[in-house]
Amino acid sequence: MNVTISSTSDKPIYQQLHEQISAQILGGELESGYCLPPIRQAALELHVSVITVKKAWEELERNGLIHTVTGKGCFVAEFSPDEMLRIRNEMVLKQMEGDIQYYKSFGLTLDEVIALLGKIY
Amino acid sequence: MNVTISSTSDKPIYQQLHEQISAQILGGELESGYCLPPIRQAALELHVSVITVKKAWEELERNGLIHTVTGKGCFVAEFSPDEMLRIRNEMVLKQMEGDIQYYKSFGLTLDEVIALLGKIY
Amino acid sequence: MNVTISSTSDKPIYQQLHEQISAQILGGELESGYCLPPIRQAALELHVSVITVKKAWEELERNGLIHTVTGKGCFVAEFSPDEMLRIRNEMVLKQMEGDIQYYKSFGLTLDEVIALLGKIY
Amino acid sequence: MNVTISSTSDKPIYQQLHEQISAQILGGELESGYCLPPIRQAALELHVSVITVKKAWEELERNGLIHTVTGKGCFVAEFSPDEMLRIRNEMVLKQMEGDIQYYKSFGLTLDEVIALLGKIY
DNA sequence: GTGGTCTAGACCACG
DNA sequence: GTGGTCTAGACCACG
Repeated sequence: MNVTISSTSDKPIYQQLHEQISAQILGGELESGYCLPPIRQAALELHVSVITVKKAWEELERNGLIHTVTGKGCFVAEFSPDEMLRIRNEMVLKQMEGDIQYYKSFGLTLDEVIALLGKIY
Repeated sequence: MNVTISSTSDKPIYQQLHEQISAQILGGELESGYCLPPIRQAALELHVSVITVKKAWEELERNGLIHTVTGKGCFVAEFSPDEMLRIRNEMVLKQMEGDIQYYKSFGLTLDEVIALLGKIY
Repeated sequence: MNVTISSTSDKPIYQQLHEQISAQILGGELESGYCLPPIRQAALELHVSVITVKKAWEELERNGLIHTVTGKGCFVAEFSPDEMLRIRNEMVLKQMEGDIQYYKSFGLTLDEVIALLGKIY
Repeated sequence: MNVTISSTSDKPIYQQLHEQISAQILGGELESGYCLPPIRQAALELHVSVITVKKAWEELERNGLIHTVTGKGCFVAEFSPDEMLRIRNEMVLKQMEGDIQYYKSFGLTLDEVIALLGKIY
């Protein structure tokens, strides 16, 4: 578990957790079959409530990224590299739609956005 | 006042208001010196609370986009086209930093981001 | 709110709540735009925790049956009779798949199932 | 022992075991007098806990499908084809009552249920 | 006043 | 020991 919780962020903790674990799974850092730490242990380590961890894990399961076995633990799901890429792009595109809406409201063209991105990526 | 409030959006109303007016000022739709409607009138028109409008106007003032003259009203600030562009890019870059952090957490390269943007912009 | 919670049932409370409200919406008992009682009030009435109600409402929202407006309340979503029928059948079919699996494991044919259903429906 | 355990299913393992053996007995696959494997051997074969197998066997005994002879083993009970059919229908009807309650809560008529069943059986 | 989030602690089923 | 559910109570943002 290599996760950082920011209490100053305006994002809820469970969402921070979900995003970071998602990224680690879809980025290949966590392999298929890997067993996440027990939710109670994760809660202790991260100094958050069990329920908060549970909420993050539930969202991971809804997205098909992990697979919970009661009494055993939570395991990273099995998928092919292609599937992984597809799911990753799906998640990123969903976020990107909102980002684009913001840029467009300021009248930015695609070229202007790309130019700005290039400066700070 | 040409503003659309979405109650289904997860963005708070005051932020929707702020973003749209910001975009209109920085996009040249609202000219320097233009007098925004009184908050009570705006609240009535948009069917939102006076507090909500006030919050949005305050944020506009903090960003230097309007200036309030007590007893007179709220006026769009004066700035040169260059200044306008600078402020716009400043606001967009601030948002973009967060967006990029998200993309990077998934291991996306700049080229991948540009490719995805091109698909849906 | 016309809901019955069974504490003897093996179904979790939040699921009982979700199923009953779903059925009421998709059965036309609760009209589009209807405002559900505040979650805290519902919790009091039903003698359950606020979080339990919240969990049920969240699932309703995920399924597109209600629409939450922070600070206002939770409203039954708008959909045409056709849409309502489609969503209803979708939910029922999902449940039915599991039921059928059970019947088939006992070697029952469709005709036998229909015969048994006819006796006790 | 021809049994498949799914760890992804939300059904507890002992119930999966119970259902599958029940179905095999009532479907005639396992004949009267057949001796089920010792629980320790079954547990090994299926990679599940001894407790889990015991729980399933107990449930089978409660339903009169097997009888345990201490020191000898667990044997499939003797019953006539008629009895077998009666027990099977009893078990199926018990399950079906719950299913019907669900369908009815959505306002489905018997004809609608039959129509949906026909589509996916 | 409304929903959103979080906590600490509890009891349960499964294995 | 693992996850699943639930509670009572708290503080916050939005309006």
